[in-house]
Amino acid sequence: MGKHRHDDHSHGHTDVPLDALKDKLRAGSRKITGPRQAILDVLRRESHPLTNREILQHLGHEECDLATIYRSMHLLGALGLVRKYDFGDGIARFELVRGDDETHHHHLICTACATVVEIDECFPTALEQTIAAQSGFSKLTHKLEFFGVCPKCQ
Amino acid sequence: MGKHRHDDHSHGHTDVPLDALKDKLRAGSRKITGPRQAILDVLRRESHPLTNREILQHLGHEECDLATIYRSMHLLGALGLVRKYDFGDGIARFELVRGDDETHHHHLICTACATVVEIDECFPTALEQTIAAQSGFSKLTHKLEFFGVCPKCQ
DNA sequence: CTGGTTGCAAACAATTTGCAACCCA
DNA sequence: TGGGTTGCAAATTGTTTGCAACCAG
Repeated sequence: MGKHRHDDHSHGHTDVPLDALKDKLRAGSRKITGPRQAILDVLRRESHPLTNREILQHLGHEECDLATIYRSMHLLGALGLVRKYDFGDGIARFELVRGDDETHHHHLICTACATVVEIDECFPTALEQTIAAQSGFSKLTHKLEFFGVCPKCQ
Repeated sequence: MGKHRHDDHSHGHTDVPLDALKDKLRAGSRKITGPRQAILDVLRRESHPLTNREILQHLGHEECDLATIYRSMHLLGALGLVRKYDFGDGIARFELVRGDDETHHHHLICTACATVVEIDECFPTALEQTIAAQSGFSKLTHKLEFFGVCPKCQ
């Protein structure tokens, strides 16, 4: 609806998601709707995890309903287009999965001003395998976030 | 109230908390009340993080109100007697801090049956310092939990 | 046309809070 | 006695869901 959108096929750089969306959605006989594209657009512009409410604010209440955002995030998450994060405040945050697959990374959040910094240091997968071996568990995953006080807030 | 309680001073083993509680509470001019001791007792018996609601069930609704448990957990957490965990389901869980200080550990949760296994493998503190150095952040902390499918559920 | 989607409002669930009665120190 | 505490109920807030109107394919 009344909002500019990347209908051009001139993919700037890491903008795979739009097409990935179409493919994956089609695979599940789901539809490519306005709200879904709008949400992806918001996520594509932001580099840090967003709250559902934040996504709503970026869109404007007229463009999409909060319930729709919740439902969309479930879907996008299941399709692997979006990843859910937990910053310890009990509010779900979502970030676009840029690379095709394992763009696995973590965040460093300032406990004072909530600034978020991306952490490239990936958690030692070796250790994860050790744990798997010792416990007998399979399909190991982990959630890891760092907290601290950023330079400005110290 | 009509419920047995450890009024005896025969500390079995790792039962520092009871005294630690008294000391720390006194330090803040707080009171050692029945509900607080009862909650600590429950936590002392359990080896895994408990939900506030689970704590309530262990106590019985007559012994302590849910709101009191929430308030107590805030207090106990601030005093460092209890540690809060996040298993990804948006429900806070609390575990007694056994050792005096850094009993820092993590958990491995089965995504099928919710079984919890304690993980001794502590996260490399060295890496945390590297992150601190690179980011300029101070007072680094981290939250880390593992997920997988336990042997029985595979 | 038609089944997946959306908006809106009601339903839920975890957590918080106001306030009068209550109790540890 | 008195200020910290508790119980109870109401209020908040994040998230889910029922349902009729809608729209992409």
